[in-house]
This record gives sequence, structure tokens and C-alpha cells, in this order.
Amino acid sequence: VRVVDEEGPAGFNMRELADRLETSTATLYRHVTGKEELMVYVVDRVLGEVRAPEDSDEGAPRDWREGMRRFAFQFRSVLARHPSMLPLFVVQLPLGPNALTIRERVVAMLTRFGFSAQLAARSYNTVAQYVLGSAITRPGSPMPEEAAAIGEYYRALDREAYPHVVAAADALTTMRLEEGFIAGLEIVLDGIDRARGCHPQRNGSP
Amino acid sequence: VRVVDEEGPAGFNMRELADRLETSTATLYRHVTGKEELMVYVVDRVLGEVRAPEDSDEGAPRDWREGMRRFAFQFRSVLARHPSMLPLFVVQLPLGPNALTIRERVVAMLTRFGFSAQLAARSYNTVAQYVLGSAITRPGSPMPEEAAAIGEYYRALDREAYPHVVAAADALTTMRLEEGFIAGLEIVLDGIDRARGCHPQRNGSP
DNA sequence: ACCTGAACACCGTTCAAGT
DNA sequence: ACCTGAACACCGTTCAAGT
Repeated sequence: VRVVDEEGPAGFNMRELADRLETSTATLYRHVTGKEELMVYVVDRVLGEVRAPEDSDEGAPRDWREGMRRFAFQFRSVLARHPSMLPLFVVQLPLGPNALTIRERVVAMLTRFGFSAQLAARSYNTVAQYVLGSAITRPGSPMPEEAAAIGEYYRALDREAYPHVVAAADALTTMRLEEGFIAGLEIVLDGIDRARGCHPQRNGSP
Repeated sequence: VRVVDEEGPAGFNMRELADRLETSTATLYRHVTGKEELMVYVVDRVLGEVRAPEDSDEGAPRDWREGMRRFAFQFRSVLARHPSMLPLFVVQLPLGPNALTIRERVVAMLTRFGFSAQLAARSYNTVAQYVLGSAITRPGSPMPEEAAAIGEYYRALDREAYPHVVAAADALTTMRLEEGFIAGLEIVLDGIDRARGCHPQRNGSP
């Protein structure tokens, strides 16, 4: 995890890991089948940092929206702590024990608040996808450029060819990432709420 | 583009490209600075396949929702035609001429329907991010496993450790991808509509 | 002025040879 | 039974030598 954090999945290499662990590369292959399997473990190890909605200091969530909000922020902060890991989430679907535990906890929470198994599973996918998507699209994470640099790039474009892009350049730069994330998340939660309304559940929140 | 489609960004190598073009690798470096720059061109070339909302056979969209729906489906189908390209979208923020043209057209369309520059830019980002996110999370694209195989994996899990995940396994397998995509997209559009209501615009759709 | 075979550097993986 | 130096295969990139 440390090596991938520092140098990214591409920069990581078996020789360096062997050196850091003070063994040879051949010995590594006695524990894992190869680099690919190792990356699966790295992803699951990092997902172990995501705490379940119930484990918060504030105790159990009062409604499903609060529970989902906690999960989303937990997942988001883990991705923010390990920005180099993002490409790994695109190549592999996390199915390790920690990934499953998170899924289990969140789906259980939703079920407790009256969600059907289908809607709970679907809601989990949607929110997880939203958090991952927003982490990926966020400029500056795996990309070298900063958000400001991108705004500058847009502004420097040909006004004739891309008038609207240039006009909106400031809007993009000014936009606060955190603010945009929260707004988008609430939109997604609204959507889940609406889906909940269509298929009546046992109970729910106001 | 053809080589990346066939073998993915990782499988692609300069030697094979040189062979296919019947030159040497050294000659390739007279046209591009390296593999990285080449991948930027590959992404923009593929984005050239996205048609603007106005270029549809049905003529100009009647409202912004229809325009956004067209863009979303266009982008989605391009990503579906080139599944191997997905990892490239995580590593680079597309800023080539085709990427900018799409952005310009969609933002212009939204502006025509009364969106402010800020909301138009933000809406474009949100929808593009949603489409990309759903393409990435879709099992089977860059991952070797099939959706059914993943359902099977979930079902085979320990019922004691992950009861809710196992219970929802069928729901996940049964879930139609296209259906889920459309439902999620409408949720996002609802969210944009709500944001539109908060900051009054010049005009809009019913 | 343009092209290229061959080399360099680096990395995933394996294996024959050690202890 | 376990470990490892050295090698093999592959790939991005460069350069001296060709035409």
C-alpha cells in the first residue's frame, strides 16, 4: 500500500518491493501469483479503512439518508487519502473481504430502514458509483494539472471556436469541489427516495 | 485506436504499432513524444464519434432534458464501442479538440434553453461524470468476469458472514443494465432541474 | 533531411543452483 | 523445504550509422 501510494500502480515494481522487504523478487512469487493479485490485496486493504455507518462516533444513523451520507463521505475520504489507487478501481471490481463487509453493512442498514433487497443493492451500487465517479473526474487527483491550471487552459482557448466553454471557464474554476460533491450526492439520494416511493416499503424516514 | 481497442492500453506497444505501420519504433518518435501523447490522441479521436445533440436525425432537441439525454446516450454508446479505452479516461482529463467541441455544443444547447454559464458547465460535468462512472462500474467491460459470474460469486459467499449481500445477489444479476442506466440518468436530470429552479433562468421547458 | 537496426534501461516472471 | 542471483522475455526510448 505504501509503495503504491507513493508511486502509483504504474510506478510500483516488484524489484523495489523486494528491496524494501529485504528479500528477492523470486521470494515474492512464493506468496502471490504476481503483481495483479498483489494489487487486488492492496485495494482490499485500503477499503478496510472505510468505516460502516454504525461505527461513527455519533452512534447509529437516524435515517437511511444519514447512513448513506456517512458511507459516501467515508468512501470519498478513503479515495482522497489514496489518490494513486484510483486507476486500480477501474481495472478491478473490488470483491475482497473488506469490500464485501462494507457492502454487507450498508445493505443491512438500508434493509433495517425498510428497503427491499433489490432496492438496497441497487442503491448501494448507485452511491458507490457516484463517489468513485466524482473522485475520478476530480481534476488534480491522478492528473498532474491543478484545477486552476485547467481553468486557465479553458480561458486561453479560441473564443471563436469555443465561446461557451470560455464563458464558463470561471464558473468551473470557482466551483468548490466539496460543495459540488454534496449537491450531487443529495440529488442521488433524492432519486433513491423517489424509487422508494414507487415500491412501497415497510417503514422509512420522514 | 484499432490496436488499443483490440489489446487495451496495457497491451498496446510501440513495436507492434511500428510493425502495423510498416516502420520502425524510432520513426514513431519523430511524430509523437511517446506512448503517453499517443494515448491522448487516441482518446480525442474516439471522442470524435460523439455526435452533438443537434446532429441527431430527429433534428434539434425540444427541451434541455432531451438534449442531455441524447448527449448521455451518445457518450455511453461510444464508451460501449471502445470498452478498452475506459482506463485512459481515468488517467487523463480529455482536453483535445473533439472533447472541447462536445463540451461547447452541449453547453451552448443548455445556454439556449436558458441555463446560466455556471449551471450549464456544472450540468455538463455531472452528466459526463455519471455516464463515465456507470461505464466503469459496469461489470464485464474491462474486467474479465461476466455479470452472471459475479452474481454466482455473491451467491457462493458465506451466508453467515454476508447475509444481506447473498440475499441481494439475485437482485443484482436480474437488474438490467440499460434500465438502471436510464433510471439513474433521469435522477440526475431531476437534480439539475431542481438546481435550475433555485436560480431562476430566462426560460425553460415545461 | 529522413529513416532504422541495434542497443540501453527497466520490469514481470522463472529457474537452476545454492543453503 | 526454502531462498536467491541470474537469466529470459518484453517494452519504452534513444542513438549512431545508414540512405
